Amino acid sequence: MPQRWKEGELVSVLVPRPVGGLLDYLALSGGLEIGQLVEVPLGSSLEIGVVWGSGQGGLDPKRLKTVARQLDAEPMNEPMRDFLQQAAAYTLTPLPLMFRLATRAPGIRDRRPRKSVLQLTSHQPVKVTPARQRVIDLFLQNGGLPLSPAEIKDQTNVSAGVLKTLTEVGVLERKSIAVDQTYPSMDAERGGYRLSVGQATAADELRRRVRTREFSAVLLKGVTGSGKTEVYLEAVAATLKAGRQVLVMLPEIALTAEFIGRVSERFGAVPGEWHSEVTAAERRRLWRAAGDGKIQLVVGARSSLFLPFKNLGLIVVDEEHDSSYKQEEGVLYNARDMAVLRASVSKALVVLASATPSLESWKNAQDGKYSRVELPVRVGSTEMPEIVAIDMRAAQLERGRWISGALAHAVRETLAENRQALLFLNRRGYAPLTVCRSCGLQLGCNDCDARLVEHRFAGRLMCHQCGISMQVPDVCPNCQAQGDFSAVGPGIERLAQEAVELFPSARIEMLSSDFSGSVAEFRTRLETVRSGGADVIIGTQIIAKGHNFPHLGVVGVIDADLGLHGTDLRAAERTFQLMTQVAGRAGRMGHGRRGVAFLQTWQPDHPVIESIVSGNDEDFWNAEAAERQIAGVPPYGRFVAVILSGPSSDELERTGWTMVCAASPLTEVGAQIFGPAPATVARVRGRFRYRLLIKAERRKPLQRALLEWKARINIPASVRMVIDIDPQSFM
DNA sequence: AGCACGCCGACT
DNA sequence: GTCGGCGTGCTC
Repeated sequence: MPQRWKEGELVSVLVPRPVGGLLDYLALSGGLEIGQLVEVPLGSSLEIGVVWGSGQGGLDPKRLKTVARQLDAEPMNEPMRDFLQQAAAYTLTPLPLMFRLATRAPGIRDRRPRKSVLQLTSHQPVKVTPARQRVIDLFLQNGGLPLSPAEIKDQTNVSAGVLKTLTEVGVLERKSIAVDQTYPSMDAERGGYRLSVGQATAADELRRRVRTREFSAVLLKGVTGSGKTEVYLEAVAATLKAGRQVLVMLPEIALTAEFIGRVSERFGAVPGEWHSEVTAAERRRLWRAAGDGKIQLVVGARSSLFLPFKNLGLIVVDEEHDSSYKQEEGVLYNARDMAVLRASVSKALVVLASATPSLESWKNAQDGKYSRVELPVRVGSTEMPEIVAIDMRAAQLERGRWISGALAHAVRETLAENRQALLFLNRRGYAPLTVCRSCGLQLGCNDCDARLVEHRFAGRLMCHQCGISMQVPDVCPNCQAQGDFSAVGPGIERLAQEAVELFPSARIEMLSSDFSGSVAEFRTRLETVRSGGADVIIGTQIIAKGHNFPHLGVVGVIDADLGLHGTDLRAAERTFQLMTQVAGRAGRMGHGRRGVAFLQTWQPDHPVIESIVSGNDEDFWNAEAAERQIAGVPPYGRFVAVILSGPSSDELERTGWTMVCAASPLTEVGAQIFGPAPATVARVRGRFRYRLLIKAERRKPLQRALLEWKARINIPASVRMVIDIDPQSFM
């Protein structure tokens, strides 16, 4: 295929609109090259586009339009084009929507901002006056670098006339330079951390792979505190030395601050940061710099995968098991899988790091698709915490109490030794359920199929599905009883209340995603808590995600069974991961004694609880893998969910059945179809949801069949359909 | 996805 | 008589 087109030749342009997609245009004067970002007339407006190849032809020549202009941006390179194409094919997303993700940065249609500056030439002036001399001296002092007219006038107190003359006689020349500040350069040669023998071996393995400049994937498995970060920072250093770019992905924005601090310390410069909280100006600058190859290291959320890196050599997916890597709205993709894809098209190394890998990655490592690099022990003198199950059947707690005597005792002991205690409960708010004592009504959201959660500190009821909140009603909406509501079950607010009673002299802090302040305020608060500004920390899963609490002696998991009784296929895996991560937060007690993690459970002999307590995680993965293999479910089979949503539940069900009837392409490749059935959360924001589940043994034939099926069905205008390849939840 | 065109209710 | 509601249909 040609890579360049002359004026008047037909090119096909990809635009970020779901209908249309590739459209033919005439090349403009000056020609076009493949990957060139352009602006094209589309309908009544101008739209961004990328030159994708030769025009297909076949359209009435009278209707052809000419490309409006080239954008002032680096052309999209081949790896990036391949990535978008393959990601679109994998997720069954129309390519234009994928392209849209890649152009979601502010100001990319604008010119790179520039400013006019003056620079000294080698010519000597005709006549040196004092004012002229001052100007020349300033340039010499400045090492001959360009200066803006305003700066010169400011520093030398000369008039604009002097500068004008100097420019006319050729002593100075006018230049235009980019306004955007360049990113500080990372010093890859700077001394790294002192690594343990195990870490050094792991780092060597990663460095070796970086140097091959070939694609490879590594599962970096290391227990909490084993120094995974130090190890992969060595791979980062090697990549920087090789002159290639690095992307480090983190699952949670709140983790970036701490990580950026570590990077700055290691490489002497602040890396680029990419996530929803970054300002528009900064995103614009970073997007450009990624494409120009002028930024070496980016730390970002999942959307950073769509940055136009010029020469990507390494992607790190930290906490790779984290469910927030799955994008659940709009284009549905798993950033962990897409990172592997992006690395493969870029001939780069991808490192998936976790203490508790996803079963998918664990299996890929077992199958030899990924290499496995392990860090089995903690660095320094800290051992892994002891993990103890507390049998709640024996604890005999009174109603409305959630902290067992054994746990309370351990917390007191920890406090006495000036260490911190962490109580973990994965439930925001005061109580998950509010019922009317007179008629038994459970307060629920009007627009969603969800219960209202009381947030007592805020004095409101909240729907955790749509976020709507309301005043606690005075009377029951069903039986009109006066204020006879009862809170059922614990949330962290209620737990905090109990903790205040049990540990009256302790400073108690709550950390959850309900925190009302800004991200920056949350960081400050977290930092205060981390450095010892609280004795008892009460938190939801936000604290399980990679935050380090150096003063932590004891961890108490209030309800270790919470995730177990779900019907979800990943319930066991999630519980195992979360419990192991939370337990791993425990550092050590006073006098160098091991830290302890307590799991309060009603089923201490449940295999998941047993494998967490025994600390033998391979047992868990082997058992879980065997079970899923027998059931033929992921990662040993493929699931695809089809979600239909719309205002009429009847119409959704009808549409669902029509789709089932047209499913012969799927059954021909051996896939099974379940449903249609109302989704677990059957109503969100007033819209009903139905789902179909497709189960197949292998992915490749299924993908083709899905496309054929999709082309065959007609969806009513009021029904929205999304296809979720590898859904996280299956109900 | 946008954006225009188009065909029916409450206002100057 | 018009302003504007959002239904459907097209975009090289």
